[in-house]
Amino acid sequence: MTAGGADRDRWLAHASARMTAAGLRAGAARTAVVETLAREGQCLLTAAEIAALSRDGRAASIATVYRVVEELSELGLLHRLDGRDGVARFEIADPEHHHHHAVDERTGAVRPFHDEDLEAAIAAVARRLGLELTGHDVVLRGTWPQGPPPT
Amino acid sequence: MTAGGADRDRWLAHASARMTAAGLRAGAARTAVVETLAREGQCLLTAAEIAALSRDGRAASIATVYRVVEELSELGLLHRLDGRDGVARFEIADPEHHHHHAVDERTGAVRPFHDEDLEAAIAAVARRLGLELTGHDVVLRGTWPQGPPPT
DNA sequence: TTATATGCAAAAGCTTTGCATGGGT
DNA sequence: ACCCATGCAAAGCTTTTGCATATAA
Repeated sequence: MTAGGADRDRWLAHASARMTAAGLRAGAARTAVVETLAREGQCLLTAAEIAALSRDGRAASIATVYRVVEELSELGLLHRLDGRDGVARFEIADPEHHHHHAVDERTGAVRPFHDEDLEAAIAAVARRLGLELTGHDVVLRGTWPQGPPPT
Repeated sequence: MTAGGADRDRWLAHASARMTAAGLRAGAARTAVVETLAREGQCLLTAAEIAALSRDGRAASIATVYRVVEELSELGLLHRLDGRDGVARFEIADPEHHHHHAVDERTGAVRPFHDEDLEAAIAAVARRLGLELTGHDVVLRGTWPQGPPPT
Protein backbone atom coordinates (compact mmCIF):
# COMPACT_ATOMS: atom_id res chain seq x y z
CA MET A 1 0.00 0.00 0.00
CA THR A 2 1.17 3.50 -0.76
CA ALA A 3 0.79 6.68 1.29
CA GLY A 4 -2.08 7.19 3.75
CA GLY A 5 -5.46 8.07 2.36
CA ALA A 6 -4.36 8.94 -1.15
CA ASP A 7 -5.93 5.84 -2.64
CA ARG A 8 -9.14 6.38 -0.75
CA ASP A 9 -9.38 9.92 -1.98
CA ARG A 10 -8.66 8.84 -5.51
CA TRP A 11 -11.43 6.28 -5.51
CA LEU A 12 -13.79 8.69 -3.80
CA ALA A 13 -13.14 11.38 -6.39
CA HIS A 14 -13.46 8.91 -9.23
CA ALA A 15 -16.68 7.49 -7.83
CA SER A 16 -18.22 10.89 -7.27
CA ALA A 17 -17.37 12.00 -10.78
CA ARG A 18 -18.77 8.87 -12.36
CA MET A 19 -21.96 9.06 -10.36
CA THR A 20 -22.51 12.68 -11.24
CA ALA A 21 -21.83 11.89 -14.86
CA ALA A 22 -24.43 9.13 -14.64
CA GLY A 23 -27.02 11.69 -13.62
CA LEU A 24 -27.12 10.65 -9.97
CA ARG A 25 -27.45 13.27 -7.25
CA ALA A 26 -25.44 13.58 -4.08
CA GLY A 27 -27.85 13.02 -1.23
CA ALA A 28 -26.76 12.76 2.38
CA ALA A 29 -27.19 9.02 2.72
CA ARG A 30 -25.49 8.18 -0.55
CA THR A 31 -22.60 10.47 0.28
CA ALA A 32 -22.20 8.79 3.65
CA VAL A 33 -22.22 5.34 2.08
CA VAL A 34 -19.69 6.23 -0.59
CA GLU A 35 -17.41 7.83 2.00
CA THR A 36 -17.70 4.79 4.21
CA LEU A 37 -16.72 2.58 1.30
CA ALA A 38 -13.79 4.83 0.42
CA ARG A 39 -12.64 4.64 4.03
CA GLU A 40 -13.26 1.02 4.94
CA GLY A 41 -14.41 -0.77 1.82
CA GLN A 42 -11.08 -2.24 0.79
CA CYS A 43 -12.24 -5.78 1.49
CA LEU A 44 -15.66 -7.40 1.73
CA LEU A 45 -18.25 -5.51 3.72
CA THR A 46 -21.85 -6.64 4.01
CA ALA A 47 -24.71 -4.23 3.45
CA ALA A 48 -25.47 -4.28 7.16
CA GLU A 49 -21.85 -3.44 7.98
CA ILE A 50 -21.83 -0.58 5.51
CA ALA A 51 -25.01 0.77 7.07
CA ALA A 52 -23.57 0.50 10.57
CA LEU A 53 -20.30 2.17 9.60
CA SER A 54 -22.24 5.01 7.98
CA ARG A 55 -24.03 5.76 11.21
CA ASP A 56 -21.62 8.40 12.37
CA GLY A 57 -23.85 11.39 12.20
CA ARG A 58 -26.78 10.57 9.97
CA ALA A 59 -27.73 7.01 9.30
CA ALA A 60 -28.26 5.40 5.94
CA SER A 61 -31.15 3.00 5.85
CA ILE A 62 -30.42 -0.53 4.76
CA ALA A 63 -32.66 0.02 1.73
CA THR A 64 -30.55 2.95 0.62
CA VAL A 65 -27.35 0.99 1.15
CA TYR A 66 -28.62 -1.72 -1.17
CA ARG A 67 -29.65 0.87 -3.74
CA VAL A 68 -26.27 2.58 -3.62
CA VAL A 69 -24.18 -0.58 -3.87
CA GLU A 70 -26.32 -1.65 -6.80
CA GLU A 71 -25.63 1.63 -8.57
CA LEU A 72 -21.93 1.53 -7.78
CA SER A 73 -21.69 -2.05 -9.01
CA GLU A 74 -23.36 -1.18 -12.29
CA LEU A 75 -20.89 1.64 -12.77
CA GLY A 76 -18.03 -0.75 -12.16
CA LEU A 77 -16.98 1.07 -9.00
CA LEU A 78 -17.70 -1.79 -6.64
CA HIS A 79 -17.15 -5.54 -6.68
CA ARG A 80 -19.78 -7.88 -5.34
CA LEU A 81 -19.10 -11.34 -3.96
CA ASP A 82 -21.79 -13.74 -2.80
CA GLY A 83 -20.76 -15.83 0.18
CA ARG A 84 -21.87 -19.28 1.23
CA ASP A 85 -23.85 -17.80 4.10
CA GLY A 86 -26.23 -16.23 1.60
CA VAL A 87 -24.93 -12.76 2.33
CA ALA A 88 -23.54 -10.49 -0.36
CA ARG A 89 -20.32 -8.63 0.33
CA PHE A 90 -18.92 -5.59 -1.40
CA GLU A 91 -15.57 -3.96 -1.88
CA ILE A 92 -14.09 -1.07 -3.79
CA ALA A 93 -13.08 -1.73 -7.38
CA ASP A 94 -9.58 -0.28 -7.27
CA PRO A 95 -7.33 -1.38 -10.14
CA GLU A 96 -4.30 -0.41 -8.08
CA HIS A 97 -5.17 -2.87 -5.34
CA HIS A 98 -6.73 -5.70 -7.27
CA HIS A 99 -6.87 -8.83 -5.14
CA HIS A 100 -8.62 -12.12 -4.47
CA HIS A 101 -9.62 -13.99 -1.34
CA ALA A 102 -8.39 -16.98 0.62
CA VAL A 103 -10.82 -18.27 3.22
CA ASP A 104 -9.95 -20.28 6.31
CA GLU A 105 -12.49 -23.08 6.37
CA ARG A 106 -12.38 -23.43 10.13
CA THR A 107 -12.70 -19.81 11.18
CA GLY A 108 -14.16 -18.19 8.09
CA ALA A 109 -11.40 -15.60 8.25
CA VAL A 110 -10.63 -14.03 4.89
CA ARG A 111 -7.16 -13.18 3.71
CA PRO A 112 -6.83 -11.05 0.61
CA PHE A 113 -3.95 -11.78 -1.73
CA HIS A 114 -2.57 -10.73 -5.06
CA ASP A 115 -0.62 -12.76 -7.56
CA GLU A 116 0.66 -11.69 -10.93
CA ASP A 117 1.05 -15.20 -12.32
CA LEU A 118 -2.54 -15.93 -11.46
CA GLU A 119 -3.69 -12.78 -13.23
CA ALA A 120 -1.64 -13.71 -16.26
CA ALA A 121 -3.16 -17.20 -16.32
CA ILE A 122 -6.65 -15.73 -16.13
CA ALA A 123 -5.96 -13.31 -18.96
CA ALA A 124 -4.59 -16.17 -21.04
CA VAL A 125 -7.65 -18.31 -20.45
CA ALA A 126 -9.99 -15.51 -21.42
CA ARG A 127 -8.01 -14.98 -24.61
CA ARG A 128 -8.18 -18.67 -25.40
CA LEU A 129 -11.95 -18.70 -24.86
CA GLY A 130 -12.45 -15.61 -26.99
CA LEU A 131 -13.93 -13.88 -23.97
CA GLU A 132 -13.71 -10.14 -23.48
CA LEU A 133 -13.17 -10.00 -19.75
CA THR A 134 -15.10 -7.51 -17.64
CA GLY A 135 -14.51 -9.12 -14.27
CA HIS A 136 -13.30 -12.22 -12.49
CA ASP A 137 -13.32 -13.71 -9.02
CA VAL A 138 -11.07 -16.27 -7.41
CA VAL A 139 -11.83 -17.77 -4.03
CA LEU A 140 -9.42 -20.18 -2.37
CA ARG A 141 -10.63 -22.32 0.52
CA GLY A 142 -8.51 -24.30 2.92
CA THR A 143 -6.70 -24.31 6.20
CA TRP A 144 -3.48 -22.86 7.50
CA PRO A 145 -1.48 -25.54 9.31
CA GLN A 146 -0.34 -23.04 11.94
CA GLY A 147 -3.59 -21.14 12.03
CA PRO A 148 -4.35 -18.15 9.83
CA PRO A 149 -1.57 -15.59 9.71
CA PRO A 150 -2.38 -12.03 10.69
CA THR A 151 -3.99 -10.12 7.84
CA MET B 1 -15.63 -36.44 -21.97
CA THR B 2 -14.94 -40.16 -22.11
CA ALA B 3 -17.34 -43.01 -22.83
CA GLY B 4 -21.06 -42.74 -22.12
CA GLY B 5 -22.24 -43.00 -18.55
CA ALA B 6 -19.09 -44.47 -17.07
CA ASP B 7 -18.22 -41.27 -15.23
CA ARG B 8 -21.70 -40.92 -13.89
CA ASP B 9 -21.69 -44.43 -12.61
CA ARG B 10 -18.33 -43.95 -11.02
CA TRP B 11 -19.43 -40.85 -9.14
CA LEU B 12 -22.70 -42.49 -8.17
CA ALA B 13 -20.90 -45.54 -6.78
CA HIS B 14 -18.39 -43.39 -4.96
CA ALA B 15 -21.09 -41.16 -3.53
CA SER B 16 -23.20 -44.09 -2.37
CA ALA B 17 -20.24 -45.73 -0.69
CA ARG B 18 -19.19 -42.56 1.08
CA MET B 19 -22.69 -41.84 2.28
CA THR B 20 -23.14 -45.33 3.60
CA ALA B 21 -19.77 -45.11 5.31
CA ALA B 22 -20.91 -41.87 6.91
CA GLY B 23 -23.82 -43.66 8.49
CA LEU B 24 -26.46 -42.26 6.16
CA ARG B 25 -29.32 -44.41 4.96
CA ALA B 26 -30.59 -44.80 1.43
CA GLY B 27 -34.09 -43.42 1.42
CA ALA B 28 -36.15 -43.01 -1.72
CA ALA B 29 -35.84 -39.24 -1.99
CA ARG B 30 -32.13 -39.14 -1.31
CA THR B 31 -31.53 -41.89 -3.82
CA ALA B 32 -33.51 -39.98 -6.42
CA VAL B 33 -31.56 -36.79 -5.77
CA VAL B 34 -28.19 -38.50 -5.92
CA GLU B 35 -29.14 -40.26 -9.14
CA THR B 36 -30.34 -37.00 -10.63
CA LEU B 37 -27.03 -35.39 -9.76
CA ALA B 38 -25.09 -38.30 -11.22
CA ARG B 39 -27.10 -37.97 -14.41
CA GLU B 40 -27.38 -34.22 -14.88
CA GLY B 41 -25.29 -32.57 -12.19
CA GLN B 42 -22.15 -31.98 -14.24
CA CYS B 43 -22.61 -28.22 -14.14
CA LEU B 44 -24.52 -25.89 -11.82
CA LEU B 45 -28.02 -26.95 -10.91
CA THR B 46 -30.17 -25.03 -8.44
CA ALA B 47 -32.01 -26.82 -5.65
CA ALA B 48 -35.29 -26.20 -7.43
CA GLU B 49 -33.91 -27.69 -10.63
CA ILE B 50 -32.65 -30.75 -8.80
CA ALA B 51 -36.06 -31.19 -7.22
CA ALA B 52 -37.82 -30.86 -10.58
CA LEU B 53 -35.47 -33.29 -12.30
CA SER B 54 -36.03 -35.80 -9.51
CA ARG B 55 -39.76 -35.80 -10.11
CA ASP B 56 -39.78 -38.73 -12.48
CA GLY B 57 -41.62 -41.22 -10.38
CA ARG B 58 -41.42 -40.08 -6.80
CA ALA B 59 -40.76 -36.48 -5.94
CA ALA B 60 -38.17 -35.15 -3.58
CA SER B 61 -39.34 -32.21 -1.53
CA ILE B 62 -37.28 -29.07 -1.74
CA ALA B 63 -36.43 -29.44 1.94
CA THR B 64 -34.96 -32.85 1.31
CA VAL B 65 -33.00 -31.57 -1.67
CA TYR B 66 -31.38 -28.93 0.53
CA ARG B 67 -30.62 -31.50 3.19
CA VAL B 68 -29.04 -33.87 0.68
CA VAL B 69 -26.89 -31.29 -1.08
CA GLU B 70 -25.69 -30.11 2.32
CA GLU B 71 -24.64 -33.63 3.24
CA LEU B 72 -22.99 -34.24 -0.11
CA SER B 73 -21.11 -30.95 0.13
CA GLU B 74 -19.80 -31.79 3.57
CA LEU B 75 -18.57 -35.12 2.27
CA GLY B 76 -16.78 -33.34 -0.55
CA LEU B 77 -18.96 -34.99 -3.18
CA LEU B 78 -20.57 -31.80 -4.40
CA HIS B 79 -19.39 -28.28 -5.17
CA ARG B 80 -21.48 -25.31 -4.24
CA LEU B 81 -21.38 -21.94 -5.98
CA ASP B 82 -23.36 -18.91 -4.87
CA GLY B 83 -24.60 -16.78 -7.74
CA ARG B 84 -25.33 -13.09 -7.88
CA ASP B 85 -29.02 -13.77 -8.02
CA GLY B 86 -28.90 -15.07 -4.49
CA VAL B 87 -29.40 -18.62 -5.62
CA ALA B 88 -26.99 -21.43 -4.78
CA ARG B 89 -25.98 -23.84 -7.50
CA PHE B 90 -24.48 -27.29 -7.16
CA GLU B 91 -22.45 -29.65 -9.29
CA ILE B 92 -20.74 -32.97 -8.90
CA ALA B 93 -17.23 -32.95 -7.46
CA ASP B 94 -15.51 -35.08 -10.07
CA PRO B 95 -11.71 -34.81 -10.06
CA GLU B 96 -11.64 -36.17 -13.60
CA HIS B 97 -13.71 -33.28 -14.90
CA HIS B 98 -12.58 -30.41 -12.75
CA HIS B 99 -13.59 -27.12 -14.30
CA HIS B 100 -14.45 -23.47 -13.72
CA HIS B 101 -17.06 -21.12 -15.15
CA ALA B 102 -17.16 -18.28 -17.63
CA VAL B 103 -20.36 -16.24 -17.58
CA ASP B 104 -21.75 -14.16 -20.42
CA GLU B 105 -22.76 -10.90 -18.79
CA ARG B 106 -25.49 -10.21 -21.31
CA THR B 107 -27.24 -13.55 -21.38
CA GLY B 108 -26.12 -15.13 -18.12
CA ALA B 109 -25.11 -18.21 -20.08
CA VAL B 110 -22.41 -20.24 -18.37
CA ARG B 111 -19.57 -21.91 -20.18
CA PRO B 112 -17.46 -24.38 -18.23
CA PHE B 113 -13.77 -24.51 -18.99
CA HIS B 114 -10.61 -26.16 -17.80
CA ASP B 115 -7.07 -24.83 -17.90
CA GLU B 116 -3.95 -26.48 -16.59
CA ASP B 117 -1.91 -23.30 -16.35
CA LEU B 118 -4.63 -21.74 -14.23
CA GLU B 119 -4.65 -24.75 -11.92
CA ALA B 120 -0.88 -24.57 -11.63
CA ALA B 121 -1.03 -20.87 -10.78
CA ILE B 122 -3.63 -21.53 -8.09
CA ALA B 123 -1.57 -24.31 -6.57
CA ALA B 124 1.46 -22.03 -6.56
CA VAL B 125 -0.42 -19.23 -4.83
CA ALA B 126 -1.71 -21.57 -2.14
CA ARG B 127 1.82 -22.81 -1.55
CA ARG B 128 3.09 -19.28 -1.28
CA LEU B 129 0.38 -18.39 1.24
CA GLY B 130 1.04 -21.50 3.29
CA LEU B 131 -2.52 -22.55 2.67
CA GLU B 132 -3.55 -26.20 2.56
CA LEU B 133 -6.09 -26.08 -0.24
CA THR B 134 -9.40 -27.88 0.12
CA GLY B 135 -11.27 -26.10 -2.65
CA HIS B 136 -11.22 -23.18 -5.02
CA ASP B 137 -13.55 -21.37 -7.40
CA VAL B 138 -12.85 -19.20 -10.40
CA VAL B 139 -15.58 -17.24 -12.13
CA LEU B 140 -14.85 -15.25 -15.27
CA ARG B 141 -17.33 -12.62 -16.39
CA GLY B 142 -17.42 -10.90 -19.75
CA THR B 143 -18.82 -10.94 -23.23
CA TRP B 144 -18.13 -12.91 -26.36
CA PRO B 145 -17.71 -10.52 -29.30
CA GLN B 146 -19.52 -12.96 -31.62
CA GLY B 147 -22.00 -14.08 -29.03
CA PRO B 148 -21.46 -17.04 -26.75
CA PRO B 149 -20.24 -20.16 -28.52
CA PRO B 150 -22.30 -23.32 -28.14
CA THR B 151 -21.60 -25.10 -24.86
C1' DT C 1 -36.91 -51.82 17.41
C1' DT C 2 -34.37 -47.73 16.98
C1' DA C 3 -32.25 -44.12 14.72
C1' DT C 4 -32.59 -41.94 10.41
C1' DA C 5 -35.21 -39.99 6.36
C1' DT C 6 -38.97 -37.31 4.62
C1' DG C 7 -42.71 -34.00 3.77
C1' DC C 8 -45.28 -30.22 5.10
C1' DA C 9 -45.66 -25.95 6.84
C1' DA C 10 -43.76 -22.37 9.39
C1' DA C 11 -39.78 -19.62 10.38
C1' DA C 12 -35.71 -17.08 9.29
C1' DG C 13 -32.90 -14.23 6.81
C1' DC C 14 -31.33 -11.23 3.18
C1' DT C 15 -32.73 -8.31 -0.48
C1' DT C 16 -36.02 -5.76 -3.15
C1' DT C 17 -39.87 -2.71 -3.90
C1' DG C 18 -44.04 0.60 -3.22
C1' DC C 19 -45.16 4.75 -1.64
C1' DA C 20 -45.09 9.12 0.44
C1' DT C 21 -41.85 12.66 1.73
C1' DG C 22 -37.72 15.32 1.60
C1' DG C 23 -33.95 17.37 -1.03
C1' DG C 24 -30.65 18.54 -4.92
C1' DT C 25 -29.82 21.25 -9.21
C1' DA D 1 -40.37 23.33 -10.77
C1' DC D 2 -38.79 18.69 -11.63
C1' DC D 3 -36.84 14.79 -10.85
C1' DC D 4 -34.00 12.19 -7.87
C1' DA D 5 -33.00 10.43 -3.15
C1' DT D 6 -34.53 8.47 1.13
C1' DG D 7 -36.88 5.98 4.88
C1' DC D 8 -40.26 2.98 6.38
C1' DA D 9 -42.73 -0.93 6.02
C1' DA D 10 -44.31 -4.58 3.33
C1' DA D 11 -43.38 -7.99 0.02
C1' DG D 12 -40.48 -11.54 -2.27
C1' DC D 13 -37.16 -15.02 -2.34
C1' DT D 14 -34.28 -18.65 -1.13
C1' DT D 15 -32.94 -21.51 2.45
C1' DT D 16 -33.49 -23.53 7.07
C1' DT D 17 -35.95 -25.75 10.79
C1' DG D 18 -39.70 -28.07 13.83
C1' DC D 19 -42.46 -31.76 14.09
C1' DA D 20 -45.07 -35.80 13.13
C1' DT D 21 -44.78 -39.84 10.31
C1' DA D 22 -42.74 -43.34 7.52
C1' DT D 23 -38.90 -46.33 6.68
C1' DA D 24 -34.13 -48.31 6.44
C1' DA D 25 -31.19 -51.63 8.93
